[in-house]
Amino acid sequence: MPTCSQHCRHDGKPARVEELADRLRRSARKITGPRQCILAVLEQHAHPLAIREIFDLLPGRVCDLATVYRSMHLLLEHALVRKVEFGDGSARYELIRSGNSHHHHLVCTDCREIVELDECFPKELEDTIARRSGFRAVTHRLEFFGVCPRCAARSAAV
Amino acid sequence: MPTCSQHCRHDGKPARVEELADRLRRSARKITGPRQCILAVLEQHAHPLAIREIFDLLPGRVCDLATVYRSMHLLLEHALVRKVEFGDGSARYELIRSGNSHHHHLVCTDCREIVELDECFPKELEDTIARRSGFRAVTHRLEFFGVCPRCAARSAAV
DNA sequence: CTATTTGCAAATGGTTTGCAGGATG
DNA sequence: CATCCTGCAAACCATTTGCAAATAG
Repeated sequence: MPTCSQHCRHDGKPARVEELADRLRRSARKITGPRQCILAVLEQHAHPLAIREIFDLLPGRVCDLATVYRSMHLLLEHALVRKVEFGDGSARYELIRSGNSHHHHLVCTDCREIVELDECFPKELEDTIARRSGFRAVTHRLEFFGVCPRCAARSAAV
Repeated sequence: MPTCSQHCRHDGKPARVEELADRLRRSARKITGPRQCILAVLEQHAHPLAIREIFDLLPGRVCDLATVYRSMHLLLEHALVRKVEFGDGSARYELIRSGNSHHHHLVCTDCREIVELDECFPKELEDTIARRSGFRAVTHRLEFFGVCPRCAARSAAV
């Protein structure tokens, strides 16, 4: 079974791999090659990636597609990744980096380019919604869509 | 082929059916029984419905499931319905009623109850996002999730 | 050693589609 | 009667799962 170090060149410390190792050890789960590789791929990409993209970015034939799916569930359970959906049929996952709190995305409906945003739905408004509705533990899912400058220029030129 | 009036009891005027008829006539498409029935089902329900739910709510054996899918595409193209996704694997559709502008939903993660909300993402903030990113035609997809009072009470009682 | 993981292939569930027959304008 | 629509069954695609073999601790 190929291991991460066998395939991946880590520029710096694979910080999240240590984090994962810690959490896994505590729950009697194992630190395997595929899991480390997947985490490494996520570390190298700032934007959310689809399972298929992660799989294609894995070096060599590290593991099966099913293993990527299973690993993402594991990472999700252990709160190491966040899942986002842009309504195009496949879920995307991004690493939760330290200090990388809750944020949203702006997606180009044409070329699918993704821009990270700082702006968020106002906390006070969310509190108001919770109060009025009586719902507990209210969270939100918010994504923006539009046409990026490049695609706008291209379609204007036609 | 069963028609709408054969099966559906309309309380008032099927306002949207007229709207649909107009738009269809203009594009040389046909006003069929299944389409009228589907629209009638949507009129009778305030909340977004999944394709399967719409199908099950249709009176008798009006049409095939595939026809419901095809009809929803048609209604979507003609801007008579809005599509929303709550991340549970199936898209939902709701009728765009006159004066029923853009709005969002609060979904109970436990029982899936849906509450319509008036609160929306501040227009100014969206404008700021568009300006800073240079994106055109910026829109957003926003949904809230939480635990409804009933489910909260039930889980507290356990 | 033993429980957890993995590959493989098959199953699943929502959605789409090809095609021949049926209905609408 | 030409065109659009529908039923049916098969295809699709993302995702999940059963099971026996492989592996981490």
